Amino acid sequence: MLLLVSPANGPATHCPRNHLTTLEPQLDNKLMGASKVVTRFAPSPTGFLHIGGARTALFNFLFARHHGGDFRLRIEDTDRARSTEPAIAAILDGLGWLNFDWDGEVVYQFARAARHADVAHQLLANGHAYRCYATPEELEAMRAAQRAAKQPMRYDGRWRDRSDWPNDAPHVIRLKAPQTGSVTIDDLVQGPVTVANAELDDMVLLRSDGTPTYMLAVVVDDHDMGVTHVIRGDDHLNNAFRQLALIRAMGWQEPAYAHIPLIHGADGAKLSKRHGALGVNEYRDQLGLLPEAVENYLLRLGWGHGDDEFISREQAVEWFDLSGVGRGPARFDMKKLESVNGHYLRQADDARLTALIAPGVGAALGREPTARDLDILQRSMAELKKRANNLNDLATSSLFYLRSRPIPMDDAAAKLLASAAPGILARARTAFAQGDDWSAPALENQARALADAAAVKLGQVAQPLRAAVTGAAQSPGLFDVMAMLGRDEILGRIDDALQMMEEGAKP
RNA sequence: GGUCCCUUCGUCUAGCGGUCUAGGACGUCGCCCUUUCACGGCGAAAACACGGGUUCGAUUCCCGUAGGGAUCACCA
Repeated sequence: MLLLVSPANGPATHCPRNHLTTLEPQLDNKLMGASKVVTRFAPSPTGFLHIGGARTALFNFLFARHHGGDFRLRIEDTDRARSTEPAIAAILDGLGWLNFDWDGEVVYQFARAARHADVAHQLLANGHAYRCYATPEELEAMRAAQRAAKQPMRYDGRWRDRSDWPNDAPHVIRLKAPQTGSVTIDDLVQGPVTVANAELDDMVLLRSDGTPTYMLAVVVDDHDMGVTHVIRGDDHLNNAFRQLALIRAMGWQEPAYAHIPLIHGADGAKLSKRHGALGVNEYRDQLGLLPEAVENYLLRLGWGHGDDEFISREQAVEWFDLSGVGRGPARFDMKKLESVNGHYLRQADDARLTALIAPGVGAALGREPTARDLDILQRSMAELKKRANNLNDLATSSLFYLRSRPIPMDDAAAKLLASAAPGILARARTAFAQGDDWSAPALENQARALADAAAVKLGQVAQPLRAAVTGAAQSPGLFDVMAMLGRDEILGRIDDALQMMEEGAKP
């Protein structure tokens, strides 16, 4: 039995579900009689967790939960030059934000290099692998020749059957893969896919410096972790055939495969920075999206359950299956994501939203929001959240409540004031100042009475007032806002507007 | 280029031989609600890539074509 090691000085392993021990999964399965489903998400920390990776993680997570199995996390950090600590931290952070809780400890692939090399040597010993002394230059020349002859570029097996090994010369270890026949993978998403063995060459298992290649590491780790279902991007579909050859050479249990289509940009091309290939952290920090919205959108991208659009985590766990995953690449649509986010925003708890926008509001205000500010925000949230599709807009739209007088006035509001019926604002001010009931219905009645007296529509009174009170031409219900902010503040803001108009009228 | 995969409204999808004059959602447009903007409600335009088969009958099955994608490292 071997241990899955985490580097002692690695990043803090955020481990929400580590109540599960790291008992050898194979043993677990035997004890249970049947094979318990085990999936894994295996990002390489060479960049941040992007949206495609998040979806792969979601599918693995959902599939495992649906079957009551384990969802494991493995960091593929064997590329020492490109793997970074910040990237690892961002991946764990992103997964945590999305609430994709994994089981057991995080497996760091690099830490298992000795185990990988061991497998390569076992293969060497039992004749399923061989030493190849071809130099990189030699291989490059080989490919150049193949290219020139319009032949497929493949390793030609020149060391496959040799044993006249030069002493101490650098060499790699290659898998001695079958050369005839074919392999069929019954992919859970793509269906049966067959490739002739003649199309596959002998892949490198161990580099000349003794380090394992990705192909070796993945297969060994998946096996050791007891992974039963490999769910990953379909850019790995071709790899699956060579990995299967390795699995068979070792006589290991073959996992089921599910290769899910990649996500494309709005223009149908591969997702790039241009159109949404942001790290999931940026979806949170810059776009102001809610994790449940991102999850729901990702789930519906390439998968459907009848006409259902909004699917809760619980329903997703109950309904998710691989056969429902579409086989063509789906395009990323920011508009729809925003719309889904708007839906979840309206569902979200007011206190939660208040807490989420507080930092942004504070930054815009240039001061720490006070308890009173937060109280106003929370009580206004029900109205505010109907008008926003993301947290940024939500924060911005709430600012007018909290700004100190005189509040800034946008162009549309200024225009509203300039074109208001002469004296209407002053008359409204007088009426409000005289009233003794500062409730929304009472304020509205006063405004209506005023409009009737002036023989104008309510809008003629309400719009200039709205400009004075909110500094904008659109806002939540005017009288609710007035009631919320109180008599002194409102009369003060009207006075500010009156003064501004007076100054504007002077030459 | 070789190999492999994919193809329903602009986009995400429902459809798994007849229920399709093809349904839902986003987006777009119109109307309603209304103190503004939203929310909400109602409605409209909008798709089975093309060509052959199979079948009594194809959006659904098969084969081509076109288009798109993935992959061909001592990278993961």
